Amino acid sequence: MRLATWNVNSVKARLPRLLDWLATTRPDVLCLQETKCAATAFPTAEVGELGYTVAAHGDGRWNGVAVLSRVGLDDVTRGFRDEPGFPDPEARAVAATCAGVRVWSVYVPNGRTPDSPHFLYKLTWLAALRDALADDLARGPLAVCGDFNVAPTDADVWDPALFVGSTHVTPPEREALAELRRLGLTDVVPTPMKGPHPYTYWDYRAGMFHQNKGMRIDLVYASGDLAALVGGAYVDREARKGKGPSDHAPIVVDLTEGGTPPTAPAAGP
DNA sequence: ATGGCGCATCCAATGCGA
Repeated sequence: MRLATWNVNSVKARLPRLLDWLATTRPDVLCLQETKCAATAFPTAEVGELGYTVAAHGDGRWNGVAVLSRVGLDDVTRGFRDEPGFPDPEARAVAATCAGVRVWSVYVPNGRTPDSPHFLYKLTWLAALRDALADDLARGPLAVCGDFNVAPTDADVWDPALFVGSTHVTPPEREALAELRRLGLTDVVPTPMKGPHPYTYWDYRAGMFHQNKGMRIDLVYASGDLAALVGGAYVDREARKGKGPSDHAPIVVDLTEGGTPPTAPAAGP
């Protein structure tokens, strides 16, 4: 199975690039974040022509997540039990079972600044997500994919000194990720296609991408049984190039079938 | 080459992103 995740920063604005990418990369399952459209406005027919069915969760202007699959899409859930809101729950999580794998697409709240109420919302949301995942993990192989808005380590930001006092790098945020890993989830770290750091996000401004000043904030957390099947994973930074990209690049994870360990790990397209 | 914010919205000034 080829599993991927991508914060597209508006699925409508990104539709031509999304369709090209789907046709080229052919993931079996794709998690999307920041679709920025209502579920009813999702371009279901367009991706359907490429063989994908859609589970979309959207509330309009902001947020919005989806799971696209061409290997089945069962038991779709939007949001989760006791999901916090700001103040009302937002469209930040959708899950579906695809070919026996429980797949979550999540868009973790940004947090804005550490002294903002939105920061507490972020931590509360992550804690509630952990509880919801604990229930799902008992049922079989699971992958949580998405924009976590947390850089797990200092190596995951281009200049740690500049991030002191900012969100995405604070101990409480990193502890919230550690709590997810303590459930038995493994951080599937992708191979960068260039440079030593598997960054997944580069700000649009000031030439950050071409200077490779990025952050690794999009993550794939896989249950142990699933993580053992990972044959390769990479950041598709090609998708960040050119005219009209998202500010995030997709992560692509290849899983071997049938429970046999990978023999020749390979990264890249 | 990888190129210097972009997206959505009561349409234009603002909220949001990290």
